[in-house]
Amino acid sequence: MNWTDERVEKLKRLWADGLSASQIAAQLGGVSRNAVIGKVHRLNLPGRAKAGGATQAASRPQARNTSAPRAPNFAARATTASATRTVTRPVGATVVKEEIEIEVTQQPEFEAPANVVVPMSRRLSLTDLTERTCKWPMGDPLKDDFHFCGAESGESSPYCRYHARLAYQPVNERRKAASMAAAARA
DNA sequence: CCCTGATTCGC
DNA sequence: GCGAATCAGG
Repeated sequence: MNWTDERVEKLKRLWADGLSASQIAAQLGGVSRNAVIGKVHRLNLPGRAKAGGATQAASRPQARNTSAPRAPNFAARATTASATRTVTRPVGATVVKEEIEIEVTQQPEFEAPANVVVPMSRRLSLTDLTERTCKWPMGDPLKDDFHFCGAESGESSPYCRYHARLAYQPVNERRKAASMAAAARA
């Protein structure tokens, strides 16, 4: 795949946003994370932390807004909706009846997660889930457009590769990335 | 094992 | 220029 101006621009934006190389690769499509990293270097984009001082302190991917049109007067309170549903599904020869409680915390509306990469979703409804589908909930559980990611999850995780990362990691994994580069070189 | 970015080097 | 392979670290 060619590095068109468009794709390069997207790369620059996503990299500046603090997405990892693999996330960017997934978003661009058709390239590996190595390709992304290679391109980043070739473009001389600022590494995650390099040049001179090895210690990187200020890595705040959150500081996106410049002229942030922060919502005027929202109650600074997140609403929490929970729904409990009972679902039955076959597991081997038996039928498992389980109660699934879903809690969704809704920020007042803004909070567009530009960092989240979701390669695909099959928009499965609750009853369509199987042992191997990603159970990452999407949308409002109380609305009828609620669905699950449904991507291939494998058998060891309830989520697909990407949602597993979201579920098990604090979103911000990039801490000390380049400390070894300067040090290890001999 | 999963992941991260960095570097090398044949193409 | 490109990116797979490899490296170094978490």
